[in-house]
Amino acid sequence: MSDAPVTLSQVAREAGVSLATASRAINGSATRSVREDLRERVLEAARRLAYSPDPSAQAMARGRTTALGLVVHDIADPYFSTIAAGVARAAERAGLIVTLASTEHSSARELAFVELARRQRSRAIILAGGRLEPEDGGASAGSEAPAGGGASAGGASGEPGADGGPGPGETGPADPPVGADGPSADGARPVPGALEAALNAFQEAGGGVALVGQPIGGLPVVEIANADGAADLARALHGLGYRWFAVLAGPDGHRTAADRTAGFTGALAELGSPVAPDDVLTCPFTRDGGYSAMGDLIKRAEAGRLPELVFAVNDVMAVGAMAAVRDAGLSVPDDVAVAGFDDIHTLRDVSPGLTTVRIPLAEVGELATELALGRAERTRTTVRGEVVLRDSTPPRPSATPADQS
Amino acid sequence: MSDAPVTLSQVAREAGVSLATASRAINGSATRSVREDLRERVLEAARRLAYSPDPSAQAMARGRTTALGLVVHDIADPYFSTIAAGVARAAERAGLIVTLASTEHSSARELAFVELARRQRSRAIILAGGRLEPEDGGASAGSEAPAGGGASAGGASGEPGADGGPGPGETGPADPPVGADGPSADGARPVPGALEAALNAFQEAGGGVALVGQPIGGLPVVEIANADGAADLARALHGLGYRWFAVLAGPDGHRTAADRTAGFTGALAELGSPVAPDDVLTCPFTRDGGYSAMGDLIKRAEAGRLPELVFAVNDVMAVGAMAAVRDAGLSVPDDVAVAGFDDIHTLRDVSPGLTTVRIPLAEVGELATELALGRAERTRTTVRGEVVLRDSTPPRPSATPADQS
DNA sequence: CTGTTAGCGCCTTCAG
DNA sequence: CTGAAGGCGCTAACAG
Repeated sequence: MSDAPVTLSQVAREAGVSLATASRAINGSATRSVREDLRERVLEAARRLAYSPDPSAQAMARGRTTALGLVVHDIADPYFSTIAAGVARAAERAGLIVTLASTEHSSARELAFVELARRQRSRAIILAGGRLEPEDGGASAGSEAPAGGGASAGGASGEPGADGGPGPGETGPADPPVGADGPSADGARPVPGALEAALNAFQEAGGGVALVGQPIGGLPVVEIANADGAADLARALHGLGYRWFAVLAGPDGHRTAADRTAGFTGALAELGSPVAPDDVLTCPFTRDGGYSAMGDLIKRAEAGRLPELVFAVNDVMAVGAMAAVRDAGLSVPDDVAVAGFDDIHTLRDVSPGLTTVRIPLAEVGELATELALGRAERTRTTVRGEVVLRDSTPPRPSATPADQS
Repeated sequence: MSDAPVTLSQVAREAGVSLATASRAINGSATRSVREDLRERVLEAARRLAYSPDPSAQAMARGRTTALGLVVHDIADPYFSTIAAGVARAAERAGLIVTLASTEHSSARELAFVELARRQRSRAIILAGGRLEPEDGGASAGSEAPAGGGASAGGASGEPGADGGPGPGETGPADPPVGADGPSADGARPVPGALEAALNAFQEAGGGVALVGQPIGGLPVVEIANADGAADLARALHGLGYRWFAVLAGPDGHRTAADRTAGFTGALAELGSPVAPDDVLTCPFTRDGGYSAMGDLIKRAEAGRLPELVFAVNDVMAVGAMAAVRDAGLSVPDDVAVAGFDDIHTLRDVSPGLTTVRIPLAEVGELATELALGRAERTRTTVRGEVVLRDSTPPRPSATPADQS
């Protein structure tokens, strides 16, 4: 029962052929075929011995792994875990092993993982996560202007070394080597552009790359139509009769947040219901961020009135905002309507149902995988969301009948 | 900029030492030291060249990878993604790369991944997920009775070859070999006990194993005190004055579900408020399962009355149940109180707040990692939950004052 | 303490 | 079309 790993040469011997032939029979070598009966014999022997190739050995011989790197900001976040599910599915289909990295929002870790992937010669890498502006100027518009500012360099430099000491256990002593827990973790100061450089290097080394969210340089990307989705949402809401909006806009420099905010306010401006600058609140991209920003809004409103509708740039924030409303003894949607973005599946049943923009996150993950593997036609795809109206934004009684699709 | 991977020998040359010395200096070999100045020189050279070891090569040479396999039922499920976050954190601390497998509930895939991990010589593997009874009899009680059944042969045999054609891109042609997308995917009929056997084989081959949830055989496990947690919950609820309970009990044969159900009903029986068999409803372990079971309950109750409180064996089901209540035009908690289990973070803000049993899922993931790495004292840990009372289960007016802690 | 020498398992030119 | 011979980058006995 405790069988030592079966090697290819064993299979070869068992089949009565040479190692080379066995190899060719099993992986269908590029430089053509093996006689049918031999191939049969080999396959049969492989099956009998329950042979399965050693990925490491293959990787060494071929100079390329069978691994697909997936790096996300936080795998516990439903946004990312849904994307991960899509990636996992597509990767399995492609016969790849996915290696997961959850950076916990540290751009230093993110960089380290990209470099690790290169070193490890991963087949491809997928980077999902809200790039911060300072990373690089290369938006879709003018690719100049590094867009200075943006003091928040992120958690950065995260725990240099981190050592990870041997620990009490009886695991082998030789554990984390010098630079183990993050290759060149030392040189990992979040230099602007470092990530792009690392990604380019990875690509030049023959790896596939796909970004999810916003582009970096000219790298392949599955873009999410954040601005368009938010604009659609704004129009729908306007159509329901809302006229006074506030936006919980996420942190400065967060591109996804900024795009959603811009799309929303832009569309409203066009409709003649511009959002006042004061009604655009900066806050963390999290549940707590939504909660506290909404709290501020309510506090501020104690003198006057509350906006009719608050748009939080993601569902998790929106749910936090709804909690703040409740905690203040007010009601959604009676005192204030709330809308979000993403349509996180786990939040489908919050009450009242949250109006939002549905992004097919799992598909996004699958798409990104195809892209990274070079199996897609284009090198750039945009996924457009779909407005989903629910009870958190009922039609306003005073609504002028308008389009509502 | 497009630097080909730096090898150890380059570092050695740069530092003016032999390959072996460089290796020793960098990984701190078991058979002790290197002179301080030489080590310095090597490290310095490594840094200058931005060297970082090739995991595949190391794996080959050492006969052991630096990979930690994590297999979950569905990474999109918040329960698993939270555990995954803990695993990711602990793994990084230990300098390990985590390879993720989302089985989408196919036990054939689960088995295939365990075998892959063995073949790949992963350092350790963590299996999270509700084992189904039929897997094996080896609970804590009698370890006999293979408990046959288990017809679902799963997707199995998945697309032999899968070819994955060269594709348009410039990715290498040689792609998934014959048995690539799942080692011995052929022999993967969900034979009862096969998983345990595979796990044992993996362990005997020197890999670390940790289960999350329920034990299999005598393998290391982080158990979750499902029965105790549910019993605590039952007592707390009873203390609040509830007397008539129903349970959305999950599917037959699902151990986690069964344990929670048993703990809950057992405690109530002791308290003199036994749950009637009719009030224990079998249903899928999902949101929709909770929704439809609650729907049944409501339908059935149209003649008579509804139970005072419905306990769904996990939060996601509970949320589905709440949705069903709302959709029936009823209210939680006015018409019926609802409680869940897990305390999924993303659901913290549902309204009314859901009473539940908090399981520190991320910690569970970290613990499992320690365990799998042999860094824990014991080989078996139990994580106990904590009852969290929220608005979905307010005290009953007619309550007899009782303990409530 | 350091350097030399074999491989780990597999793929891939080279001959045959 | 098949077999024999190198080598991928690194570690782990062996000498020196």
